Amino acid sequence: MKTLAFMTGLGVTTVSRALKDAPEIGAETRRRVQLVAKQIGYRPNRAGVRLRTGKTNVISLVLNTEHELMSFVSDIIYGVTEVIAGTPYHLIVTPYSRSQDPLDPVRYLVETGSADGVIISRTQPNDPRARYMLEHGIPFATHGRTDMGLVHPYHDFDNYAFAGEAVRALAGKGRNRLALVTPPVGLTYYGHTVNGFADALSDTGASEVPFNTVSIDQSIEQIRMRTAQLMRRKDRPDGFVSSAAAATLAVVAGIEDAGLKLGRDVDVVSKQSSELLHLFRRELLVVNENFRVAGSELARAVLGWIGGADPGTLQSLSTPSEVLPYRG
Amino acid sequence: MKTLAFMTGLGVTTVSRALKDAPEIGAETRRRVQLVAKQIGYRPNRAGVRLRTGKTNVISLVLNTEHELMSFVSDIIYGVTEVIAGTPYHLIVTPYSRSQDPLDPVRYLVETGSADGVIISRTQPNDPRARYMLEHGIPFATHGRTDMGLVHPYHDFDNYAFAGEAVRALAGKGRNRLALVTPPVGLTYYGHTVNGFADALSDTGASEVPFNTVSIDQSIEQIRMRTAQLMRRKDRPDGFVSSAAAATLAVVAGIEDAGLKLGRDVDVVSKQSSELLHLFRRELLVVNENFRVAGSELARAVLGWIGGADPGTLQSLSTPSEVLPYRG
DNA sequence: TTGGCAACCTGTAACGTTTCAGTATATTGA
DNA sequence: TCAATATACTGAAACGTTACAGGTTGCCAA
Repeated sequence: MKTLAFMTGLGVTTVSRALKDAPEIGAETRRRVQLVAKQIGYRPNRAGVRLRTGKTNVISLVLNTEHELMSFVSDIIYGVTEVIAGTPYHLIVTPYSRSQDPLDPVRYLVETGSADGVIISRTQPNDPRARYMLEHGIPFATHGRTDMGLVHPYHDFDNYAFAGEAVRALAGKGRNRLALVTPPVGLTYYGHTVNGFADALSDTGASEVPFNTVSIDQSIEQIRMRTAQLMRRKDRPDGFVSSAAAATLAVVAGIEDAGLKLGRDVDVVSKQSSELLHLFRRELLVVNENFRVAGSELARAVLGWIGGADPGTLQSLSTPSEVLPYRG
Repeated sequence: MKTLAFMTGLGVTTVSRALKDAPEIGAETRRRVQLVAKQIGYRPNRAGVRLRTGKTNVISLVLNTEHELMSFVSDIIYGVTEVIAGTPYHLIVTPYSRSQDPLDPVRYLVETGSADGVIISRTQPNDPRARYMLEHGIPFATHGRTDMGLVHPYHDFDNYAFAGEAVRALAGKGRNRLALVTPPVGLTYYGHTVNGFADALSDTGASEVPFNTVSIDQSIEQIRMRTAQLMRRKDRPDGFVSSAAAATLAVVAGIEDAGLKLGRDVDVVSKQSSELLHLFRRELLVVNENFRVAGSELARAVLGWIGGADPGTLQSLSTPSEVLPYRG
């Protein structure tokens, strides 16, 4: 910037103001400075700005490096980068592991002022991280809703609707003894899913086959084994609703371990985030959840809050696609 | 730090030096300063350090947000974060898309001095990005090797060995008309894979069924269709070697579209980065590639170079597992 | 006694930016 | 004509850190 000041014959203050379109700079001067800046490829020094203003131009995505389903994470990252490309923002990935308090990374970010905005996932109904960030006034968005009576930006997939549609699709195929492979217990969307499932059961008159011990963050082997066990009982379900593609692979394996056939003895409706399940078994019924869109929405929400928008207007819910059968 | 200076009754300079174990500081003073620093939870201000020293404490992972296979990316990220946890480094993700010159993001990072080290993937034999970074003296590591006669840190999976082992495994099952689903043309490991495949064909006396138009970065539908076409010809292959799990799903679908059966009419050896293929079809033969390890190795390499190690010593090659059949 | 030297500590400046509190010049109103 | 005011610009200070170039003190040898 000193170079710019020298080249234009102005003071650094004037240059600084001219570059950010301050009102008290003459129109011609402004244009001249901006032209020269473009010419020599001036880029504001991030450290200088950050030191002076406290603005980091950084968004942090806080991830659990053990639980998070893999494909899901890269999609979110891509979605976020799509939105922040063309802004001065950088994306930093802040990890935490099972052994740590999930609040740790958030506290670190806030205490060191390392980010202007934060995105968290694995959101809980009563989420200490959201509460903490609200208290400390740092803009954030959650992937998934909370339920604390506090308002903040979020993006969520409508898992209540998903579970409901899934049950109705199964009922439509004459299935009426249904089991649910739930999201991780404790996360908000566990509740949404379970409620959607239960309400649709009432509507359709189908009944639930308890399968409570199984959730999608268990290991493939676990899920497979428990499914096989369940399917060998005489009161076995004739339909499954699965909240994640990886779990669905395990469920199907378990079904087949028990000597049963998908589409004949049992139907399975599953969420998926990439179009792979139909390659796996054509008989599967799928609902698509687009995590790239989620990433974009979350980024937009945080940037919006940073930009001064009302947090209450930065909430979005993504509606599930229909339940889709295979189409060759 | 000013606070620390006040509390200890020392000058800021002394505090600064005491904290970084400079030799001209008395042992007791050093301990005293460090104790107080711990007590009040002092954290160096990144902007201050960066402005003064130019050190960003940032590693940038440069990603193609269109090509990169999804699951692969999150594994690498997790691997990287594992290594930089416990260092002062932050990981930033720098994206670029198909439309851009892959050199763009690298040039940006270097010109703005936004990172102390860079990790790139989709490495080419003659890679302008590696050349550029060498010229500009910024530490980096490549996922995959180059072939320019220039020495730099890398981590690579031994795809020559993979393709060779795959061919030998197929030959061992009596398969002798083999097709290869190649890596993306132009990347270094394309050549490694093709050579490993060709050399092992010679060794075993098997022959190649040309399938050159198909590589793993094509769409699922494309691969599936071309595979089905190929399998309907009378000179069809009886074995496939596939460089990626997603492509393998498509290949198997194509095989079945043509009315053939895996394990009877044809065998397929595939790389995979998570243990899912055997849930898909038990008849598949798999070789595991661990991208989390790749991420860790890459991070270690960059940090090593930043730390002054000889780039030539920061190269690693990961040996493929055996070719594994399904074991219930 | 004194000069030299080691051990330990310190003030100031600088990194690049923005903000505060101006200054100089031109313009306006009476 | 003169004061008041608007317009266009500017220097200095500050953000937190480190490096440079010292400054004191105490000890030892001559």
